[in-house]
Amino acid sequence: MVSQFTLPNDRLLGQAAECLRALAHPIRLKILFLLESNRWTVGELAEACSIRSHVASEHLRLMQRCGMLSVEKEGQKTYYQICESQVH
Amino acid sequence: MVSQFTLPNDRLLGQAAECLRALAHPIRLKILFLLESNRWTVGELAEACSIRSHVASEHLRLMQRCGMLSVEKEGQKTYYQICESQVH
DNA sequence: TATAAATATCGAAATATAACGATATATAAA
DNA sequence: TTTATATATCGTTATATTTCGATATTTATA
Repeated sequence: MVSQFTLPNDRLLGQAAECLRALAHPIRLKILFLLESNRWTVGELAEACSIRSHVASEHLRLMQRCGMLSVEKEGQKTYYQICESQVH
Repeated sequence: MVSQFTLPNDRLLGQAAECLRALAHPIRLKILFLLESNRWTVGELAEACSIRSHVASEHLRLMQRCGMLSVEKEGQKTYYQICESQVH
């Protein structure tokens, strides 16, 4: 056997690249590590990463858009967590 | 035990993000798949990806810079291959 | 109801990445 | 030597991403 892989088609390559882009940022990577065991609020993540919460909010939206994170709203707080079905 | 991971420090997060960025492009991802079993020349990769060879050359340089690929020059040809020690 | 807190969204500015044509370099062949 | 081939590099332009301040929205509290 020469290769174990079938070359993915362009659509698949594009999708895979998009997921990788969602991870390819030091803050987003840190967020992913922080979320490893618990859900966190936007504000908690922002503080842990030393960024403004609206910036955290945008990173989180990006990660959510590609199915990596899921959200739970409780009162004023928004909790983000790793989307088990997609990621783990 | 609460978490299996120690949170990587900022330097490590930056390095990891750089590697991910090097992969987070459909062409570069395709190049990685093509290189899975053989080394290829710049021209061969360019043709397989339908891009100009100087564009391929830039993608390859990027992937090489973060230690993902290694190079062998033979005459006019430059062969790129996955850097086993780093990637596999 | 007015005010505060938490988060999200907006358009603009700053920065990074990608692709381009032109050109340079290095090797091989005529 | 001249010419062709393969690859790399350069400066510019185009495009995408990130951050920012301002503002909006939603929920809780005074």
